[in-house]
Amino acid sequence: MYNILVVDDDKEIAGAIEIYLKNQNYNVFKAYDGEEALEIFKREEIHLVLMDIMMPKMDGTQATMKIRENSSVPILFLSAKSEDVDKILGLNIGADDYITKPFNPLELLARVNSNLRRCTSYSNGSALKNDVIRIGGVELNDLTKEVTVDEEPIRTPPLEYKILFLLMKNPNRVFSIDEIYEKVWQEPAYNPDTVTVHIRRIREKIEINPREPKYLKVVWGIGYKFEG
Amino acid sequence: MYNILVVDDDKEIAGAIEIYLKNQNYNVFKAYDGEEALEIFKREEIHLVLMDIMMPKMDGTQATMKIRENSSVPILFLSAKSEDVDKILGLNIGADDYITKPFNPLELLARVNSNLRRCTSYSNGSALKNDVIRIGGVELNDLTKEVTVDEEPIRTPPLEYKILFLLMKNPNRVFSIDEIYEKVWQEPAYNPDTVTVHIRRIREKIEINPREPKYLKVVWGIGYKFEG
DNA sequence: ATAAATCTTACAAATTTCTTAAGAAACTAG
DNA sequence: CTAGTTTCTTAAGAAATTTGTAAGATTTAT
Repeated sequence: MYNILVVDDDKEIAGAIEIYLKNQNYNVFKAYDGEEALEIFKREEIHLVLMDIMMPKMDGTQATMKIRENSSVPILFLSAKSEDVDKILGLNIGADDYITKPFNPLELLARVNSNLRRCTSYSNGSALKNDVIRIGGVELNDLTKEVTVDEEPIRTPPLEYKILFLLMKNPNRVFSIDEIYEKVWQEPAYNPDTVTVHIRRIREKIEINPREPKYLKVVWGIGYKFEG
Repeated sequence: MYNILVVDDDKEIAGAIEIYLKNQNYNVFKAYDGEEALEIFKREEIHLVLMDIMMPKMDGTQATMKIRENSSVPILFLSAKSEDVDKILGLNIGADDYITKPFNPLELLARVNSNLRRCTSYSNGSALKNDVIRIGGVELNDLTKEVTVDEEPIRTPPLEYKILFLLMKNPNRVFSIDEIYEKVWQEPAYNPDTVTVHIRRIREKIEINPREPKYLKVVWGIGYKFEG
């Protein structure tokens, strides 16, 4: 979940942008001038800034320079003036992109996505949050296929991994044995014992006491669930 | 001095862009379709790509995807179609920016500058930081294609290098054998043994004990990853 | 108490990866 | 162009890991 800071003195526009972004599951913070923007920026962990140029108190270019003093967060400019001079000015003070008003919501979203992606997916090293599921002490990373229990890595063969992934991705939802078989083996359920044994093996690895599971619980007569 | 690859089947436009860029002291390579672009991209050290969407043979989106398989070079799209669908498509396949034709030369230059600056602002003169990957004692320099282990240079033939590059550029991410084959050989996976043997050879060079790899680890039933 | 469901264990089978080596192909230098 | 070197592919047996099965033990619901 990304946090986006929208800076615009026109509350109507800011509100509209907020709606578009929230629809796409972004978290939105709003500021109505540059000073307010800086305050929020200090306080919150902002992943991207949408910045209007014309504003009272401190305008967009000033605010951008301030932010740039100690952050390389992507900053996208918004402006009613569509002159190219502005564009170049904007891009040279450390802005990452530029959108002219009136803008098309789809284009706005596309540029936001693009700039966010650039700063995350190509930055090698840490996995994106989307690929990591953590429930209690159990953490599953779908990029590295690594599972840790209380920060200790455990070995998870393909089938065990797939079962764990299925259950952890839908915490608390109960899956019948047949359902697990079909989803993991990708063929009609055949031998329920197989699933049972795998469940046992997973428990051996993630539970302190496999006989009294804390995470991977049975729901009698129905199936299994990962409790979280 | 930056190398910019201009891909456009309209020679007039490509020529015009070339003039603008050369005026700004950029080095320009021109390609007239996607395939040609890929060839040049492989051969030369390209710092930024200006890519037309509509082209014969291989279009811009296809070429972009190919390039994205093993490079995060900035790619800016050019297009005569100003429909938003195109924009989003472009930005979601790994493009960094989008310019609609007819474009204003100044805007083009501004966007080129902006995208270059973002990716190279830490350049120290010789090798750009982006081109050097270091994980543990293993350092890979993509400019010189040199690899050192604990500061000792090792020999890395083309395929070994490409595999190592792929894995080191995405540390911890697991790649299946087929995936490695497709990305490195650029053709559908054929003989998995080939990959296996190359992995063995790389291990022989970078690992103290190839039988208990510290870096290049297997994830049973899934694939290989470079741990870092 | 009884039947049904789940758990546990151990071992055999299947799969995946490792290692080695030999010949083919590609490249380099003379 | 040729000889020599390096790199790549293929193959096959060995080693390691994972998966399936089955049988008996235990737990739960009625």
